[in-house]
Amino acid sequence: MLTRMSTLFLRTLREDPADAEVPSHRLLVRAGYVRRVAPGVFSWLPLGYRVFRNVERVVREEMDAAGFQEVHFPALLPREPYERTNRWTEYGPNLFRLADRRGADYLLGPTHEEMFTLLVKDLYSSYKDLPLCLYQIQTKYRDEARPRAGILRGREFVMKDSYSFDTTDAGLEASYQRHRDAYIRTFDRMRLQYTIVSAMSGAMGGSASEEFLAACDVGEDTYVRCTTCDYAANVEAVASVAPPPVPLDGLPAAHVEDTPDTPTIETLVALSNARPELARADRPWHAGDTLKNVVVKVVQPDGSSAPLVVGLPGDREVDLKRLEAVLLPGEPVAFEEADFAAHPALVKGYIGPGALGADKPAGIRYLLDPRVVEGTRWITGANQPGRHVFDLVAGRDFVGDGWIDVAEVREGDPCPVCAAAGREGALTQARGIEIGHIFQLGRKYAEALDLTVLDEHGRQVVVTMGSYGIGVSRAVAAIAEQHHDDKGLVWPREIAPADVHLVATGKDEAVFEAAEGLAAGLVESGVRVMLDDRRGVSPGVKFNDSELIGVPLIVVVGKKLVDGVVEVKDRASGERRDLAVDGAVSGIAAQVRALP
RNA sequence: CGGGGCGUAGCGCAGUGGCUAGCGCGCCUGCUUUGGGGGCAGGAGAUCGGGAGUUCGAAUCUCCCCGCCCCGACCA
Repeated sequence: MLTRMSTLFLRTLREDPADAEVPSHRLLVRAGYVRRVAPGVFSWLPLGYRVFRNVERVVREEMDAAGFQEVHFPALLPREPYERTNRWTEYGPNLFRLADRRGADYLLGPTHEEMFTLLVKDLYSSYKDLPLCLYQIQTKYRDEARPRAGILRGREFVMKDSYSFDTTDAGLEASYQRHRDAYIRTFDRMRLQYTIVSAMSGAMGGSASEEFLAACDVGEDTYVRCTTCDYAANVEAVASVAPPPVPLDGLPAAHVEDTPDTPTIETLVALSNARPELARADRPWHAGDTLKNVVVKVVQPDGSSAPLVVGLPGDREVDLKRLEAVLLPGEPVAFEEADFAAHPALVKGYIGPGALGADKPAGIRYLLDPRVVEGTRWITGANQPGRHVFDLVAGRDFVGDGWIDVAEVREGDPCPVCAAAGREGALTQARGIEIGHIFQLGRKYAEALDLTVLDEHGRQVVVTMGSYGIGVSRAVAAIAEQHHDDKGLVWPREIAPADVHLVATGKDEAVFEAAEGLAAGLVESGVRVMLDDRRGVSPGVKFNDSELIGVPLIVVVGKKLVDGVVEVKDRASGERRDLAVDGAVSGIAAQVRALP
């Protein structure tokens, strides 16, 4: 394959585009790979489309190698299947909707679970047909409230989505594992550095869902890793470690105190330490000694709502994402003045365990952070304005209706796996881009769409499913994020738009003839060549373009040609060497094959 | 949806009441230069986001609208 820069549809930009913030967006636009069309909607130019198809090819090859079968659904879908799963409604404003000339409703597919499930239901009805894994590489549409970071989060994007169909839990586990292995091979070939994190808390069952997060500071996901073991999880899925319970004997009795002018945790702690009769003997009070009771209103899909109070140490905030994940399908909304008026038992700013719990007159559900174990003593609200209760002991003076693990996760928090094993391991936080997600859907979905097969005893059994996704267009951006320097992109070979960027410099006709000859020889031996055969373009421009575009090997045919040599530079390492023109083809071809 | 910022040539920007709207890059023509975005000369390219208003006069002031970017909310 030979690409001539003299005719290539390309215009590199000398300056950064004003609307691009993150490196991948900036460089992909500057190097002439993509152009923005609308918010979150991009066109792929020749170089960019080549890179895109390389990523797509790697995905397809690994899916095929794993034995999965490719299908292709339309992006334009009728309303009916999505009505059957209630997603026409549930998807809300994120769904691109349209109507045909008769007024019939259509949508642009945001994901295709319905279509896959119904297709299998349509054609298969025996356990003998399973297991089955189908996949497609499809353009997806989601009307994101805020697309961002170029092609990292678009409204139109390309995704590989697969679905597995099994009759047994063990079968699902095996299908899941096959996908996991295929994903590892896929992302390794793309030279992405990533972490596989648990996307569900341990309580909900271990490996049922994992995300592949490419390490990247501008990524949208926050995850934790243990410094001593291999535990890794999305922050939404981290299980907090409860401290050991404290014996109740000898703990001071609870006492209610006037605490005027203490609207915040800080002022409350300051007052508690300032007044001698309230101070602790062993150490000063900390914010973490206060029990903060956060009230939210939980709205259920049927429209009903009820207050929920979460009790947690005062030095931590409730992590909204974690809370939402736990409350699904309910949705937490802010508790407003009108809500307080409707629940007089809740004294704003002074809510305490004394008024809380399903068994109390007010009947308000009260859930506790795992750190509020038996024997811990707290300063907390006394359910009267201007008063707090001190030395209120969990398990002695109050209990919750249960536990809820929704406090923010912090750098340095203990690792749950290490804690369970009696080791000391701490969590560190990092940001990542979600490039893949594997998920054991189970039977819930098949039940909703009535996907059953007959088993060997002739009984109807509900199929169990897995769903698996790779963001193909997003992977292009993720690779760009991880493979660039201050001069431009630095593609891994398999992803790069060419293997060799052959630059002819100067105005000596012999240089161009030699470059043409070299290019022809390389193409002959199977090397993909991009030849900068532009006349009258200064060497500086050509060098800068070659570095910006990021092809892994740069070969310069120029002033050294009179000595019979050309220069070969590794884009990633910057290493360069001179090579005799005679035999340069085989030398370069060998170096190309040795590239990562 | 809340907060912030920005809309002037293909791109990056200057111009805050004055007559013909400017600079750099890019583009076209000619000459020159050829190992790090070179030089000289000439040229094309703009409904100054849109509308309404104030004024002798509006890119500039006022009002309304639209769009884009960033942060947050949201995100199978």
